[in-house]
Amino acid sequence: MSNKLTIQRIAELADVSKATVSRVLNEYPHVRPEVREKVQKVISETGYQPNNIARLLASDRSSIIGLVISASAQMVFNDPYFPALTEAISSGAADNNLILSLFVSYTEKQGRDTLNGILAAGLFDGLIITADHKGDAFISQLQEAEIPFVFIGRPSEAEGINYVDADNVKGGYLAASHLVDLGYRRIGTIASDQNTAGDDRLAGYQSALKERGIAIEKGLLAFGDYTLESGYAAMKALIRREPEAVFVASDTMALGALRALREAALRVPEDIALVSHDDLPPAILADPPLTTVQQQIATTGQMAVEKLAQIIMTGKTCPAQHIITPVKLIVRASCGAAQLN
Amino acid sequence: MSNKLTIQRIAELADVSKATVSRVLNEYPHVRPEVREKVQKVISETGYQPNNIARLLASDRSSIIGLVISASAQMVFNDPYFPALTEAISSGAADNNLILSLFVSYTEKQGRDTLNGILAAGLFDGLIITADHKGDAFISQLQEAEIPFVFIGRPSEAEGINYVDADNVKGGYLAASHLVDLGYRRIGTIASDQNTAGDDRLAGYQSALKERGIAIEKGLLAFGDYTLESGYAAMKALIRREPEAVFVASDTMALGALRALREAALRVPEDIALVSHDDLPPAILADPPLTTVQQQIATTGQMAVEKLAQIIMTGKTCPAQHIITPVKLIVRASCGAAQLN
DNA sequence: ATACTTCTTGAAACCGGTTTCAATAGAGAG
DNA sequence: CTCTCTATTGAAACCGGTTTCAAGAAGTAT
Repeated sequence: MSNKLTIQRIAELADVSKATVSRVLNEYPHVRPEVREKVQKVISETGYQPNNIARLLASDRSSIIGLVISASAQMVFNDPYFPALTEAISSGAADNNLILSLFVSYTEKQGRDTLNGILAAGLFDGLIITADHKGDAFISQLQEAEIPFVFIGRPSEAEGINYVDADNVKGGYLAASHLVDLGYRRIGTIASDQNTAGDDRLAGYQSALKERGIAIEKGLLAFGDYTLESGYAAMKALIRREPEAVFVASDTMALGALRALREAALRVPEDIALVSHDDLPPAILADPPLTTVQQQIATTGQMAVEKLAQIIMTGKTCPAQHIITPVKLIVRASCGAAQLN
Repeated sequence: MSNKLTIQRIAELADVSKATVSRVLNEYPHVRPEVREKVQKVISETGYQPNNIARLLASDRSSIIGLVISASAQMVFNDPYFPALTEAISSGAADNNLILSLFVSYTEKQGRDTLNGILAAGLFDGLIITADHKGDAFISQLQEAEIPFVFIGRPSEAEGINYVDADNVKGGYLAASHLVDLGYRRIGTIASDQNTAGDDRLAGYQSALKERGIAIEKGLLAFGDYTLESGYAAMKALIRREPEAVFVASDTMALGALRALREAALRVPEDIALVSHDDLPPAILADPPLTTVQQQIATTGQMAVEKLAQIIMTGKTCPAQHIITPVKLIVRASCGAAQLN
């Protein structure tokens, strides 16, 4: 109890120098096997754990990464997306022996301030950035600080930036194609221009319709901001144009849309078919269960951590990489596929 | 760019010693006002930020706290409780100039391992612990490590332990009393014995019934584990005993209960009234919107951080404190109050 | 046997702060 | 005017590691 375990103490016990103990700890070569063993024996007998702080000060490496979430309180609270992502990153960090610190900010300005603080602290080996907006405001700051970072969700200026993102274009494409295949022609969408995910899903939807020779009607396009309320409002607006089917760019907005349809006494899928995006837990619990495009949030989080770990290890010499995680259509009741069989 | 800003550099620029700069930085007394000002001027002109790591090594303080969440994947993913709490703690940490690190583990054993790693790292000034189980397994470990810690949710062995918890007994009491007041007599409950919150809510429910002279029927008591599925199963079992009303110990289980009732073609509140607990976002979105006991998760999180910050600052000399946050009944449609007016 | 490498190892410098301790200066007391 | 006491300050030790550098040992080629 009295004698704190330091590298010095271990060195004395093993009858070698601090330097040698350090070499053993860090698995450096040029230590005779028998010496290495002797030191390791002392270490395991004493249960010695090197002091991370001292190690960090000397080596300029903390093994701590930061996760910066910049999104409206609405999103952080009410949408399972960020919780699921956070959880995935947390587990990815643990797998990579990294400590994860969490920063949540509700506005872009607040996010920049947070980032300033983080960068000034100089504590972090790298950062994972995710936002419900396009996130570009952060990039110059990050680049100046020369800190390794990975975005989750493509920022709109993605040149030379590492990011991990779902294949959103394909997501929109799959959803719209599915509706076309089911025979619907007046296919609307509730999109979002808040972030590139929304842009991409919309683009995918449009390309699917074009490919099938279906004209794109301006009136069948409405926008939301990923909140349930915005989905509700957007669907209310769309109802007047009498679409046969709607692709909603997120499950949460789809829940809002369902509410609007219920109020209008329209049945899903009999009167209007719905396909949404994300496949978060509420999708399967909705009434009717939502046909939706599944994105692999857990994979996305894991890959972001791994990419970041890699950049940290190798130094940022490697060229920026864009990692796209696959999506897949999950057919449930809301699209009417069951009826048509 | 070339000359890194260190305390040494600032000392040179201000023509004082490192020690004096350090005193200014830490707001120690015994620095002449004009010297203090001179140093501060240099600091603000250069934008100098002290290196946290070095500071930590020297002062044995990191300003980093850890949040340890030990709960089933089910809970972490599907229940908004932990996300809301995490978010509150994150913001509380920011307010107190603390950096928050996040650790999620899914089983009690995993939680202990995580804790071991955390304690070995010696990086953290304090910990906040929360679990969907009783959490006692962690306590001896924490006490041995002599690290400041605060529980969120009372552990069952709470002697001498700092914790913050909602007034769960009162929550159960309010819910049951409300149902009694509305004229119901066969009042069931879906409780949980997974953690003390469940125990307390059940106790509150029972005391309310006793107080009103209503016999407690064993058959009207079912248990769940806070998941939607368990609420569904529990309600299926209860239906056979034909309760007039049910107090469900969490919103998420209430959603499952609603599903069971819908399948059984029982209307809420006409055939069975429901009151739940927590007032998380899904409560108001449910159909019908849930009458529920609101607990102040944000306050709970904030207070936990503040208490922890206080322990860290003062040293753990102060006696353990039990902080109970208030709860309040939110009346919506599921209890049938509207009908009876 | 000698000179030249290569492998091991320890001493000491270093990372960038905080804190102790002693020295100095200035204020107040006698 | 001298003596004490206190406020202010800087020098140096320290926190616990990593890393550089030089030296000694061992191995190899000539």
